[in-house]
Amino acid sequence: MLVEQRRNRLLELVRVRRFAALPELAEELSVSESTVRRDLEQLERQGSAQRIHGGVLYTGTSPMIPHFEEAQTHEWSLKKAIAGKAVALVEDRDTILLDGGSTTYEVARLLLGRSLSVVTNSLPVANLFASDTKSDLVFLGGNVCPRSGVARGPYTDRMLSMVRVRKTIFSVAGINEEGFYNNDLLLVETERAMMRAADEVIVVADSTKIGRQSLTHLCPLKDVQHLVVDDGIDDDWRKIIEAAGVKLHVAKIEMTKDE
Amino acid sequence: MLVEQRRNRLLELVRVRRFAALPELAEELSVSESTVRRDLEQLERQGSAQRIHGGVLYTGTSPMIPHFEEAQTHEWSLKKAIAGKAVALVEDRDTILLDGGSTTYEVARLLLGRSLSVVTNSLPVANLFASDTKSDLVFLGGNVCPRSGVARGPYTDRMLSMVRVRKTIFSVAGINEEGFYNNDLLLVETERAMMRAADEVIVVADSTKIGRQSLTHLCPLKDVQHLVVDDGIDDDWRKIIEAAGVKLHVAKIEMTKDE
DNA sequence: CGCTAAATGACAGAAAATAATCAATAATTG
DNA sequence: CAATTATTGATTATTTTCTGTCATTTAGCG
Repeated sequence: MLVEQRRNRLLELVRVRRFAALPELAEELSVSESTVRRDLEQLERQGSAQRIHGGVLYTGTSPMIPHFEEAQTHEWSLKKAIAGKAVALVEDRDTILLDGGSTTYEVARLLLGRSLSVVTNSLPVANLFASDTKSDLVFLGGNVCPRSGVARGPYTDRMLSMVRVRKTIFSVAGINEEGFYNNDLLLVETERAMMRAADEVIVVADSTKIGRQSLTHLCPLKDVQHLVVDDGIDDDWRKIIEAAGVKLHVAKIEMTKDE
Repeated sequence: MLVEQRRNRLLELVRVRRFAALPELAEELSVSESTVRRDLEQLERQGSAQRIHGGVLYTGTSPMIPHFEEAQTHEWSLKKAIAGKAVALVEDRDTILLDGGSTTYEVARLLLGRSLSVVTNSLPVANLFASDTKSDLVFLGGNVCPRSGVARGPYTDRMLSMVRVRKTIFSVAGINEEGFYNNDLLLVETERAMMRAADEVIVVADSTKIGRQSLTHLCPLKDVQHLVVDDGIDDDWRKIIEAAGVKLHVAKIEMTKDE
């Protein structure tokens, strides 16, 4: 059997069952587990599946995530850890606003099943909450970016001026002494509106973003109340950020063994 | 927290996420992993969940596609035929507004890949177009109904007052001499706003809806320019509807083999 | 044909998850 | 109120799965 053919069949198998175990797949495709693993790695990079201990989960098309950038497996566990720390900042019955982005998506996943009022401009996030009976969902309309599935632009801003929330959670593309940065002009404008709509602003970002800047300046450090990062952040930056009045929440990552 | 309460919450968590990892659940319920395991054993015995290496899978009734249960196959081919007729009314580069509903969803599916500006308040429809690079997508924000995945309510109305489209396509729950009906109060209000935003209004409905009324009166017949139905409509109704100035488009249904 | 590069399968050590055990705590009952 | 039972969290031993490496096979190409 050809390689491509096998990969397609693998994806199909994973898609139909929502979960598949490794030995099962190896048997079915008549290849070794090693090969299945390698194939799955590809599927994971491509975003159609998520590997977990014991098998694979299908994550494809139903929530479209084909462009949550090349989520290196490593970065992914980073995001999960950060998300875990971030959800602790959310209380039951809160009204929260969630931005797009893969880290925010993880946060959203962990918030499922809690009693919340959720406002979002992200299609993938909205899909998560749409079937959750515990929470109310308000979608912020606007022009939907086909790449990220996020609504932004004047319509969104206008709608944001009509809502009030307790907490806004969003991710950024860069952080330095001057403040926070993002790489989409329209989105930055919308995120400013999001900040205005909230009592508290929570930024989630992995430590690789620190010290980097990006296309557009979003706001100075002091405008954000909470920043959740992984423990890759160094002490100098900690001081700078905390000196600006930002409350820092550091998520511990269990290191692999590259030290 | 009481035991029963925790168990319920656990099930709810597992249901709404399709997969949940053990540490994640333990953290969230503030109990040890041991306890979560024991609880999961119960859920497994009871049949609502399936434990796997690394976490749990929900196996109860599918929460994945809560939006319109795949209706009877018969009605479905009806909807497809109607949709086929309806898309003929849409020209390339049109700006169209699409409502929720299963028939409208079929229309949306057939419109994929064409150069259009699409405005919609339906999450399922938005998902279709979100990954379509050929068309622009504007999502109408608002309160999302968890049952249907449709945004409606004051936010939506407000946003609708800001857009103009060539054609609005929506479905209704009933049609009689007095006009059109739908069964959601908020939605009717939103649909009125949709009509105001459009040059032309196209209603799609199968013939079973004709002669029926429903909770709320939407508008008189004359406010709609096009009505697309299947050929189950009888001649009396054709006359009544056409007399009101509505252009009627009848989709021919090829009978399957139950005759 | 012979060479190179990719793909594959097998294996060993490392990591993760589970099951089983036990002490401590909370609830229940006579 | 004391005794019994159920529930819980920590710990350990065991099993399972994962990662990484290496030899072998297969496919592609000059």
